[in-house]
Amino acid sequence: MSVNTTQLAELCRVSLGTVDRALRNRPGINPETRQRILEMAKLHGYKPNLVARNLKLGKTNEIGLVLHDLENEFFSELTNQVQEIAWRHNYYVQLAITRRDSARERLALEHMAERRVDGIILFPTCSGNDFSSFLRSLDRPIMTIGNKVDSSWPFVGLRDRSVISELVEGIISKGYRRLFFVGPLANKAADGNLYEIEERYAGFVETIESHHGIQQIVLSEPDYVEQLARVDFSSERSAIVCVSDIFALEILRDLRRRGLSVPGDVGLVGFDSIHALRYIVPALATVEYPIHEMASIAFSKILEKTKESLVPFIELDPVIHWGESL
Amino acid sequence: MSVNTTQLAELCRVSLGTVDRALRNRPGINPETRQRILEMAKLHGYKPNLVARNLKLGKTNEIGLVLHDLENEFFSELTNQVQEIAWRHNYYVQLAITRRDSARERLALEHMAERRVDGIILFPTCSGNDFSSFLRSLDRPIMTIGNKVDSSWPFVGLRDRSVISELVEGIISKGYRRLFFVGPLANKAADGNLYEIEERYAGFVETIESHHGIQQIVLSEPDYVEQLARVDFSSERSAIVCVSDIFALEILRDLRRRGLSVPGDVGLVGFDSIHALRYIVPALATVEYPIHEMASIAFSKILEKTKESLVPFIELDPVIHWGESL
DNA sequence: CTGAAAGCGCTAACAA
DNA sequence: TTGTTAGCGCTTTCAG
Repeated sequence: MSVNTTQLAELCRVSLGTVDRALRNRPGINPETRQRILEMAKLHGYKPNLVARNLKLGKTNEIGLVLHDLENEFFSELTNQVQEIAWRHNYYVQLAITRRDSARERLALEHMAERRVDGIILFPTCSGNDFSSFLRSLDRPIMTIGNKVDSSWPFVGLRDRSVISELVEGIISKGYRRLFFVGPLANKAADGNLYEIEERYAGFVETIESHHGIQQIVLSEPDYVEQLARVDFSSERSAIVCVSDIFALEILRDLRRRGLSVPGDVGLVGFDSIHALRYIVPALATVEYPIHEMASIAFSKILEKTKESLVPFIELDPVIHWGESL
Repeated sequence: MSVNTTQLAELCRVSLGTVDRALRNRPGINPETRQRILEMAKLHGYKPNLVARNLKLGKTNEIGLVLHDLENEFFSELTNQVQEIAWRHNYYVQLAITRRDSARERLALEHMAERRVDGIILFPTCSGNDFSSFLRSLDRPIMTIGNKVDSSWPFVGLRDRSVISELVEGIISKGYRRLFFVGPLANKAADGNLYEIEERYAGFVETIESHHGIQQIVLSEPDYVEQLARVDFSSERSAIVCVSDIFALEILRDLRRRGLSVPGDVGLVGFDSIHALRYIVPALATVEYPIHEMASIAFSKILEKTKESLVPFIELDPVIHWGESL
């Protein structure tokens, strides 16, 4: 039903070159010929075949976005932003979800490379030298976000340590004396990438240790809710620091079941500032990820192909919302 | 850095055809030659150029997914599912977000067609004959989901009327005498597609009118929260039916501010069963969209290219969660 | 201003 | 078993 350039050329009794000059309005063509060709094109519903064009030009105007999942609102918002920015620059998005599966991450990345996307934005689930050279083998501009891989890969993420430090200082200054850290540090597979969480943990420990008499307890297993259920919060003024709002909400729900009040009996803080918090009482303290900025930096660095020059390494400062849960 | 088939052929001192037989292990090649070529390929990091392959084969193994946004958890979950199913079938996903902008929807769809995706899953924001023939002009298998366009397009959605009817029956049987309907019916642009909401509204009206003495009030404007703020709920036993959980949560928040209790002072029900409801008290009554089923039907119908044969038209039955808010 | 021809990288039919 | 060749649809250089 739809025609291609060759057929158009025949229909108009001109050569391929002329058709091309008309369609992509290049100079060097009689305005009337152009007009005629354009009308014929519209009449026959000509649609350029971008696969052919991309092959010819060695450029696809597509970027690959590879991330853990879309269930976490952080990622869906990120995808939204990347897609939005790409759209404005006439780029299109190939999406791949890894489910934190390292094999799948590699396959997805390989596919992106074979599809010759112009660049890749990657929230990595893998790390290590092997992975880093695997990335190099893809031979494409790659921007890592959130979790750092290497100093050899451009990166944009959060200034995690410092924000956690600020948070912990604030918590301590409110009189809390026992701090829990909730985050899946224990999930670490051989080459798993837990950069963000580790940074946050490091910031947590550093800051607490710079004070005297503050107790720290780490809950890194998936059964953190059960573990907290066995804690007696009346003995010591306690606060729970979570690396994600979801953890905090799970905990809040359980505390409520146990009849404990937040912040009356225990303080609670999340991370990410997901939309759902709007509907939660008490307003949860949290840290707002500058997602839009992150997406836009990631995208623009890829366009600039900063690959070869100085490897950019950007840390953004998130905003703390103190809410009413501390 | 990376080689192509031609270079591989030179490196191995064989012909292009032989290289191809080795790489795609087609028969008719000496096992040793194949071995040698494969080693060479690995050594030089050969990566097939899928753009070229796709051009040659006239098939991309990609599907386009075009939807409103990713902020609404319903859509991000849908994207997740589509991506997951596609992955299992060795298909890849091109994502486009329309922000309910009809021009953008058309551009996105046009791009998908030019990119020669093998099929498109569309949650449409447009409707009407014009749009329907526009879709036809794309000359590609298209599956519409959620909002119906036409009987000429395969569709999978909800049995909206019947589920709302069941819901309203339940509400009435609980003794409610005044029912509010909250949904953005008024957003309807010239060719806007509000199929789902209209269906729900129709079901709402039908069911109420089959009873005696039940009052119905429709709130179709964005200021529904303010409008509800002016309602005196003490005069009549009232319930609020929302077309989306988000509306219900906004309302719940405001009711709480006003010191009203749910369901004590007023009943409330949402739609979609978003994850965030886990953390809301009281447990909101809602309707669970069978997203996985929807995604998998949409995908498989596209693969079967049911385009030409009988146009499938599938309505799924969602599950009602009665929660504690009614 | 227009046409002819080569080539992007891969596939597949046809020869040898 | 291997090689040659044409062609997918488009872009672009070089002639005319």
